[in-house]
Amino acid sequence: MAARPRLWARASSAVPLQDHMLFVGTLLGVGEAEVDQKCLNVENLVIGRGPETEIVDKKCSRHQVQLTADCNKGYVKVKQIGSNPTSVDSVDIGKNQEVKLKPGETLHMVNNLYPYMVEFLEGTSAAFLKKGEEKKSCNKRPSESGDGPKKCGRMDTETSVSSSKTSKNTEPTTSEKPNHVPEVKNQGHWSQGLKVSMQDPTMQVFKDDKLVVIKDKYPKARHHWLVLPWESISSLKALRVEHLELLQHMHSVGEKMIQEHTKLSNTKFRLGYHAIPSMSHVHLHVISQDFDSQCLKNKKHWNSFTTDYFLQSEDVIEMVKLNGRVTVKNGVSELLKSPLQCHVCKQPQSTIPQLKEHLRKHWAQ
DNA sequence: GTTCTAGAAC
DNA sequence: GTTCTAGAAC
Repeated sequence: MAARPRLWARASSAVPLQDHMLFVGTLLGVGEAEVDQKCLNVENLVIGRGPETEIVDKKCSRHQVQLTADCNKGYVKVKQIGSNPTSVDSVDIGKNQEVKLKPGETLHMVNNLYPYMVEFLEGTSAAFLKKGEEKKSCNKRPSESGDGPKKCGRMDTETSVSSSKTSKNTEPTTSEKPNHVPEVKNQGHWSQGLKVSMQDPTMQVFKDDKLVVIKDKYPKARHHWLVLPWESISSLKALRVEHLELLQHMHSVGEKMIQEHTKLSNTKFRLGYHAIPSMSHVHLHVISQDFDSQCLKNKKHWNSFTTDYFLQSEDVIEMVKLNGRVTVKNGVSELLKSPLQCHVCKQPQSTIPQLKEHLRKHWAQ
């Protein structure tokens, strides 16, 4: 094991690196000759049952998954090679199929066992796969006893950094931190920014034991809030029936925000989710329909809030009720390229500046 | 997600 | 010439 800690230490001395981490990306400034071939294959790392993972379960193939890190895009492509199911956020990949594993999502190597998460190191081209904890009986939802947010035995950053059973080479860790969910440090990639913002008291405009509301850092309208659950839910894909109550609560808190901030006005709002959000961690947009904002700059911004790319909160809740999960239509990303059109009068607009000028007409009404 | 900028569109 | 978009880089 000696070679790996030495390598990791050079990757970033700021992060307490330890056993049970597998390197997946390309490292700047470290010669490949120094690299332990068992844990690193720059482009295609194939792992499964074996010493790297310490998995001995025969259900897991020696070549269970093939991993390819894309550090710029912030995900690791996971291809299931073995016959038994590998899953990402409880969705089976399928033999010879490939899915993206993003930070915050959990990869189960086989049969919903042997969890891993990916972490990127900022400023490097390095991605690490970190071993998680097996599922505990701990409920996913925070305690109902009303004594505030609690961390349960899930694999979030704090857990993964501080709780390795066999950790021997770690520097003093930060395990004595407040009992908050989820603790976020060294998330690295920009797509993890919401997890940092939601923890920042200066960003929070409301919170209770289930969720927090923050102002969007780059609001696309006069009023634009994000409602985020404390529970680490990476995306819509991970939503299940057990989240229904939470989704409804998020919706009603969103409505409360609207009431409280627009008491005397008849400002229109919509509450909903982006079909394929750029940022990790489920977040409900609560946005006024004036779209009067300098941060609204391009077609993608516009279409993400005014086409069916924007999934209404009620529809998402209904979908989870009926189907037990949220499905997003194939090709929904194409909607972001739709021709510009006023969301009020449907009049086509040729450019963003023209659209923004046109929108002024509707403000007075 | 944003920023930057080359080059398309005007 | 300027405006605007879209894709790469972060």
